Amino acid sequence: MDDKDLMDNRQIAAIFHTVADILEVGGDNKYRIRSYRTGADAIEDLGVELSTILEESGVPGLIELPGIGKGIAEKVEELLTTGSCAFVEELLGRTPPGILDILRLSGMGPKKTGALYRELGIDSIEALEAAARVGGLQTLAGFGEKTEQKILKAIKSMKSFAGRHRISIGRKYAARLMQYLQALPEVSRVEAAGSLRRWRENIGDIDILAISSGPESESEAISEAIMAAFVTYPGVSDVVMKGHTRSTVLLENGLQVDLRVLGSDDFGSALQHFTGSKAHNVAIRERAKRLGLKVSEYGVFNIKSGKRVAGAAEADVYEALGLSFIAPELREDRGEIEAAKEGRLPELIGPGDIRGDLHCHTVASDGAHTYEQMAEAVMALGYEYLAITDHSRSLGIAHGLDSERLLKQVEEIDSYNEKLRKRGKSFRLLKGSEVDILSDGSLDHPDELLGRLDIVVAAIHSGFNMEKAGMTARVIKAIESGRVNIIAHPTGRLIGMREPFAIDMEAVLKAAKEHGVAMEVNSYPERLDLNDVHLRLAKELGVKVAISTDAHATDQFANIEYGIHTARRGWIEPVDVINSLPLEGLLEFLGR
DNA sequence: GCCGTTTTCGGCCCGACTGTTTTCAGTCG
Repeated sequence: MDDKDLMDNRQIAAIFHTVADILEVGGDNKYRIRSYRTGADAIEDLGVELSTILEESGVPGLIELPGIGKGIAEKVEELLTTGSCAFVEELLGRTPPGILDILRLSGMGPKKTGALYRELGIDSIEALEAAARVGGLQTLAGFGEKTEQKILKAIKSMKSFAGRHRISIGRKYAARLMQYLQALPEVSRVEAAGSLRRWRENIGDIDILAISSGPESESEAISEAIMAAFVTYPGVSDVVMKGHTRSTVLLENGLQVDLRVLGSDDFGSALQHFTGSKAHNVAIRERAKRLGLKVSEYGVFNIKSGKRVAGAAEADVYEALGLSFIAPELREDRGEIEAAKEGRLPELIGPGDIRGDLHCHTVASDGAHTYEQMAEAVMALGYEYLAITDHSRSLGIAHGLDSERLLKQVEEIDSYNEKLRKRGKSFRLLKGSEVDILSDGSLDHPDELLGRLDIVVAAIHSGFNMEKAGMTARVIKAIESGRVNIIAHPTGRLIGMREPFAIDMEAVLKAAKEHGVAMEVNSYPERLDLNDVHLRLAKELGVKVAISTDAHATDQFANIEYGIHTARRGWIEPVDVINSLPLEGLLEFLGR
């Protein structure tokens, strides 16, 4: 069977999400719906293609996956072998697609969406808007004037703002708002929670937790004061809802912000609850229930006695459930609870473990600063080394270096290092290149020149539209060249702007393992490439990774935090990361 | 539809807020 004709995991997951949506509007069993959603999420989080698993281990192999049982496994098999699935086709056949658009409107759930369709025949956003404009929805039970206005507002909001935001945008807006809240006398502490704290690559909204100060007896008045300040924050364009402990606003750029206010006694359980993910919390609470406990944002309680057994500190919540502390980046229900139970959680990589950066650019190609300036910037960060890796000749748009210019740079860096040495500095600038992998898999610099460098980073910057098998072979050829140390931004994606190119990541990772080549985590917030799922697979296969910034200016070295937290989401430990090695160890890995 | 240190059958997280409701259903996170 030809690989390129098979559905990939993302397509299959999307189908099961749609199945869940349709069943929900149809009023199906909510646990059956949940199973489809859980299964779809599990498939999205899978590093290995379902087609590979099916080929190697058949349907029983699929059933072994968490969240996948007999029902979903058989549908996956049908989708992969025939390209469609009778059950799915039947559901799609009796559901106008516009209904699913209505379901996605803020404030619209399956019940209301279903009622609109069954009672009024409304099956598209356009029909809904037209009916709401003339008061045509109020004939339905449960639909009043306010509901109608809310629907019109949701449609307007959907039209102007689409989807999720990159995490860097979220962090910027969150920082300002948190500063504003922290300055309030009623607030003793502010924390970012939700997907921001878990460092997801994009976020749906900003979740902020504020701990109120002052006596318990006045907590309600204090909360109200905080909420009043929150909804009048200068950047707020709309108040979605406002209560004592929870309020939601929209900022002018469409970003939604949820604020929760609690007392300091509840801090740990509140932070745990609002950090999520939802799937993690559901799994945590199911475990608690089996242990005779109940977990909410107000603490961990013994169900029988009603006594509170934990809640002030986040670690206590996990401890009460017999679990070691789970880092926020791991809380996605991807096996972290099981690992915490068995004491085999990873010792995650952290900012203090990074000793150098292995990918950056200077004015020689498309950077903004000289190699001296770049070196000084990372010395200020306490790094021990930095690799200068300007582009190669073929990347004309970035003023890529030909052999002659690279050779000249090599000599300059040699003398720069010599100067440092004489000044008694142990810092070392590494001579490198970000060499293009050309369409045929060959490298854009001659072999002997690459051999003179300390480090070779190879990347694809052209021909993104190759089919999967060709692209995979192209990258593997570079890995097998014996000249390459790191594959940079291995899927080429730009989050929200350019899809990753088609590539068999498992095959690439296996080749990287075999040839001692590391895979990059590119720290640009728009890239984060490899992503968390691929990194987890890399770790399982024993592939080393390099967490690099690809900095084009001195201030971009700070982006390393995005790479580090993405690596943490991929369960990466210091031992997996080549730029956590001291210089000697790194040079040994590089074969120099 | 999935799952198992209470279970292969009988469960499946927990609470806040809103609107249209006289006591709660629907939605959200």
